[in-house]
Amino acid sequence: MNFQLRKQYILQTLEQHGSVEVAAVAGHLRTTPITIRRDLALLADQGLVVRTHGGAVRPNMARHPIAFITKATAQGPQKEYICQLAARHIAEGDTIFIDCGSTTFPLCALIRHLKIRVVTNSLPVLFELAGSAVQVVMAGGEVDAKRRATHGAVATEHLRRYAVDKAFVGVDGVSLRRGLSANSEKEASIFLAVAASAGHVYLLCDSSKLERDQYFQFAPLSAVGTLVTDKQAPAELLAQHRDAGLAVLS
Amino acid sequence: MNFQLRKQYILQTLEQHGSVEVAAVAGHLRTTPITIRRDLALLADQGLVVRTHGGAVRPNMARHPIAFITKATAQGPQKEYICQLAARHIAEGDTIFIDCGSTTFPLCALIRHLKIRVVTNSLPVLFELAGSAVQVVMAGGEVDAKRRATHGAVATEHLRRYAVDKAFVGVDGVSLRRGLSANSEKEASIFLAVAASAGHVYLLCDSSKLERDQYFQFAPLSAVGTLVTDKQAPAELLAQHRDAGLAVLS
DNA sequence: ACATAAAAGAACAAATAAGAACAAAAACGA
DNA sequence: TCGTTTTTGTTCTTATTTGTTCTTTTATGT
Repeated sequence: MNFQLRKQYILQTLEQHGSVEVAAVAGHLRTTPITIRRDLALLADQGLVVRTHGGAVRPNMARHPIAFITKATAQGPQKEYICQLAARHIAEGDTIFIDCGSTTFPLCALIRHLKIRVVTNSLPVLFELAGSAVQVVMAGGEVDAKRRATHGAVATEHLRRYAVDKAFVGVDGVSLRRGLSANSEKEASIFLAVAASAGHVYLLCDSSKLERDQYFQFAPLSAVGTLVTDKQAPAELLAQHRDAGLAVLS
Repeated sequence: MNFQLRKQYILQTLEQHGSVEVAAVAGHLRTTPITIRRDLALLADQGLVVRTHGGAVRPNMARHPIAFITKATAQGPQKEYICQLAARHIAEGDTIFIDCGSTTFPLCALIRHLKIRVVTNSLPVLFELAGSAVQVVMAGGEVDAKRRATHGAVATEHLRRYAVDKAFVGVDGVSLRRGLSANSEKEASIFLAVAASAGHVYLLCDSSKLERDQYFQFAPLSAVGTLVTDKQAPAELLAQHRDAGLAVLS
């Protein structure tokens, strides 16, 4: 019976009943009160529980993770797959950029344990990676609550100053002829700031976005180093991307 | 019995039970604990398991969201009171700075509905106010997971560029003779950056911190415009602060 | 407000596990 | 087959966790 398992039990009980008692937990887990108290102290340090005399209660403040979970999209599994491909290109010691958006977000789970530095403007990424092995650098600037990211002049200027080894970005649309496009100028300016000084740009893009233009076109295809997409992407199209000079993973 | 087979067994057991123990696996596979520990170390490197003492657990079991709530401290009610006093000085249209720390955090709940701009380096403040009526500006920079805030050269430089109307800051210690002090240079440099261009500095400080010096002294009392504290503060001491030129709320 | 019982905390001791360094065994290629 | 490389085991040291004892703090009833 180690700490992780006790923690599981405590948090689970807390979730169900709203409170736990030291003596009850100690009895149930066949250990002593001091051990449980130490556990609760640790969990309280992380804000996961609030100590009371004789036990602990659930933090009444709304748990914010709920607000920041990725919306389950139709392309959920594809995005996970794409991120798995991309994650293989991340090595210990790297400094990488992770874009905001649902396509790049699953990367977080795959790199939590790596000793790398992650630069991001995404609030969910920040939240997911804060407290992990990863050193997070947040781009400062105005917070766009809808996109859950920082944007604006300060953010782009801030990002321009970081020369990341690898940038993992998403877009709203890509096409061979018109390059990268987005629904918002904000996204575009973030991309341009990052891409300018990134060693290599990985475009994470599920197949539904291929050959689909959005209204704001902001960069040629050549700004991208590697296109990472899923198995549904037509082989012929991928070959054309390779001809255009991109590396392609799928 | 090679590594691949042990790995299969370990991951399978992990999938079924959520956790494994070194001794149990070693016994079952007729090998020694050190071998299993080496296996687990390898698997942990790949993020497939999370080590515990005596075994390992599934990664998703160990992963816990960092709850961005303030830990309930002994001075909880005092801090709420202090923030209520401070909130009366915030008017629609203001641009204010909110410091990281448990003293200033309760301010968020009191200003959610106001049309103001909040500049902050605090992650809890960011998450509390994201999506509210408030326009949030986050200071960019390295994320300090322990303090749940951004810090560092970039953050201070970023903050220096905002001229906020009012800055609401906390400190670890204040005294008449030695001024403001902190436990960390990080906190200090944030204060100095903000205070330099703030219209008015409100120091939120519960009475337990009055006349208590911390090791790093970083600013004179005159850097503060208004001291906001609680009812427990000795009247005589507050009078002395007034003599020193500060406005005092309690 | 005071007394009392329960719980928390500090300090120390014991048990258990992890890690380092080196030796032995097995696998592999020439 | 021999030498080399990789894997596994042994021994010893170090670190972590847990439990015990005692003191201090906190909650609750009178």
